[in-house]
Amino acid sequence: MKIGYPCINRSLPCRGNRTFRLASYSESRLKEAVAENLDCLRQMLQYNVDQGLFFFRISSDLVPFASHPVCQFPWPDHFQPLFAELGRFIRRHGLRISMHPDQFTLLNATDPAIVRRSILELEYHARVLDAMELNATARIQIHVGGVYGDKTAAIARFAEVYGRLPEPVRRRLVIENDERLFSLADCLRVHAHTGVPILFDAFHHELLNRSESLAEAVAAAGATWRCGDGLPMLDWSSQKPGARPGAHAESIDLDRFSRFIAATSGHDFDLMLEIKDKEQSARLARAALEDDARLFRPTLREEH
DNA sequence: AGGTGTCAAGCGTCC
DNA sequence: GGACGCTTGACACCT
Repeated sequence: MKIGYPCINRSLPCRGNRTFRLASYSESRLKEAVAENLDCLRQMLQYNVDQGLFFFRISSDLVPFASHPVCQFPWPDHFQPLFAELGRFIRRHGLRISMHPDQFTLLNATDPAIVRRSILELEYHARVLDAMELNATARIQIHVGGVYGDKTAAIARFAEVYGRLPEPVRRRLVIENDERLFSLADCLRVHAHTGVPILFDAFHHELLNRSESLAEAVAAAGATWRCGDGLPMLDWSSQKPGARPGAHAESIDLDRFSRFIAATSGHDFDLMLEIKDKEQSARLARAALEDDARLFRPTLREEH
């Protein structure tokens, strides 16, 4: 199991998601932002290796406006040496990488223009991972999309679009259960039509489910991943106390985390912690896992 | 320099 | 029919 956090590291002085307003787009502005973002990405990856955090989600802001018509700059060529270097670093240290386009990416939209833009956005994400020369274990996760009043039709539209996705996108795409519209059970229907692997979000599942136990759910989602896809990916978070249901906690609740680990024992996966303080909670989780390992396998204690 | 309104994209919910 | 949350930061303009 590799542990990770998404996109931003608050312990480092750099920022890996620098962007700017569309109105102030220029080629030099873009080059400047991407160079800075790639440099910071390198620092974050180094930090992660140093801290034993081997799973990381790369920010979609890495290349601002990459899929927008305003961007005609051949950024994959221009930055190829830097992408290749990052890729070598990732492979050398066995890091697992994901990306997560935001809520505007809707493959099952009823408006063809939205679908077209969504595919362009996914192609951008695939191009980043391809430029790093990462294999198909590096994944792009999205939600199934909107329901538009008819979930069966919405799933059929998703499957139809999935079938005609460019290969560089399809080989990396995974779907994630959300907390309002498409439950794990719904994602399994999508999987039955398409074969797309399911990234299980344990927190969303708490808010929208069919009473499957955690172990059942993890097993069902895990079974949708094939050889070559890498270990199943999981997202985990916990509820911010007193806040709107679904709000992510500020920092990790280690009791809850230990119960989650215990409930899913026997299943292996790479775990993304979606908690606001990012790398701090990821480090605590990693330490807790090591404590658990010592507890359950006392021989390890003598080695340390 | 500091304060603040606003930012590419869309869904569903609530009023 | 319009504001809001999603995720929450930070750009960019104003004073």
